[in-house]
Amino acid sequence: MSKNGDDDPAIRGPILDAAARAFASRGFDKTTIDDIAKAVGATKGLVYYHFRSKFDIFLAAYDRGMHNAKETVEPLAELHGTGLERLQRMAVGHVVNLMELVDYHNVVHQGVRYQFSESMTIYQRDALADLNQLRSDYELLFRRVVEEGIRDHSLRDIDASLAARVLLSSLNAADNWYREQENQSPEAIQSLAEDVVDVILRGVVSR
Amino acid sequence: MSKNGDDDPAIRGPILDAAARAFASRGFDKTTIDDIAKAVGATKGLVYYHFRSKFDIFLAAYDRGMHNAKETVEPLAELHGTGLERLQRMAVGHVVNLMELVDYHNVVHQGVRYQFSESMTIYQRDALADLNQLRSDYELLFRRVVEEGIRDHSLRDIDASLAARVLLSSLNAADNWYREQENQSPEAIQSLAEDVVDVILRGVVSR
DNA sequence: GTCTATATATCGATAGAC
DNA sequence: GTCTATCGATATATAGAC
Repeated sequence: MSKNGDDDPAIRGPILDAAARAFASRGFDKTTIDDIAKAVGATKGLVYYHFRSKFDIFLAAYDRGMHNAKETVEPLAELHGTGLERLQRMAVGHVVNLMELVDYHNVVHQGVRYQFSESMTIYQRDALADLNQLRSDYELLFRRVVEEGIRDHSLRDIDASLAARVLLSSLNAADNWYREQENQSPEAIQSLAEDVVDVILRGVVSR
Repeated sequence: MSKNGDDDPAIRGPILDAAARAFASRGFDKTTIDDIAKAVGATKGLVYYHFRSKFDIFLAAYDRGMHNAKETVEPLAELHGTGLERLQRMAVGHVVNLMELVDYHNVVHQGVRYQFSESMTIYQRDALADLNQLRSDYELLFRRVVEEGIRDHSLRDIDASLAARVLLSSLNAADNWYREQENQSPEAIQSLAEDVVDVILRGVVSR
């Protein structure tokens, strides 16, 4: 995927950040390599020295967003407690992670919908397939915990597959309305995430 | 917006359907005019005779999706019953409408995120602004009913603005996982929509 | 009305200077 | 390593034949 596997992350990092931000706000297709280069105060040449192609940059951002979410949430699925308690921790972790890395999560979102095409190299096809698989496993994680919650009666007896699908897509919808605020403290993010998860898990109906 | 305001909808209709379908599956940027033309068994010439530009087709699809949703849901907001009862009817109506016109709703979704640019004509800018305004009003409709539901205690005492935002974006997320099935009966759609709304309004937590 | 050229612009990617 | 210059492919939009 990368042109220089042993390359300096000190330069690849900023390029990736700029690219993720541009992809998130303008979309992959409307983002030009010149946009990305300009955002890091350089020209095309720099970008193409560190990445093979525009799509490779996209894949690198998808990869970073996906692994970050996985590493945050996976441990939370294994902890103690009822299905509800674990689901709640996972959901909050997911939303916090999403808000901290909105741009990267937005790229993940685009990546899932990205269609395979003839113009992709074998390595790009494989990388995209691997990332989509990672993403599938991630969704499965939530469904398994939903099923356990139904079994231990901490969750209602509803269709687990439908519930998991609605749940995760509802959480992800946050990347459509959440916009990074300046000086947003980790505490503020945590608090907002908890409120969102509360609305989604408990619903809006009074009891 | 249209090249021929008094034009035959018998030909504009199929072009618009094909375009919405293509926009929804490949995205606006990756869709070419040739794709659209091919989908209706014709060539570019036909498309450009009936629409001024690719973006005008997009706006026409956005317009149709938006007005359709508005006409379906607006009356439901005015009916009798508690806030919850009305919100429920609105939500089901919205999701049914979304499932019946997934492609057009997907275009609406893209339209909201579409950025104004220099290359747009004045008419295009105005049309996009108007549609975005319509979309804002539509969201406001849901928030108003949520507020009424909180006042009459049919809904929990939560932050109305956050709840409305989470609610509507959760409903809309359906267009990411819902794929049209062949021979999907209106009854099946209605039933699926009710299940989705139930999960979102009542949550997954057992009581 | 619909089609077949074709003009024009944009952008991803590469080559080569420094 | 980073920049400038440029090639080549793609796709919007138009002009003109039928």
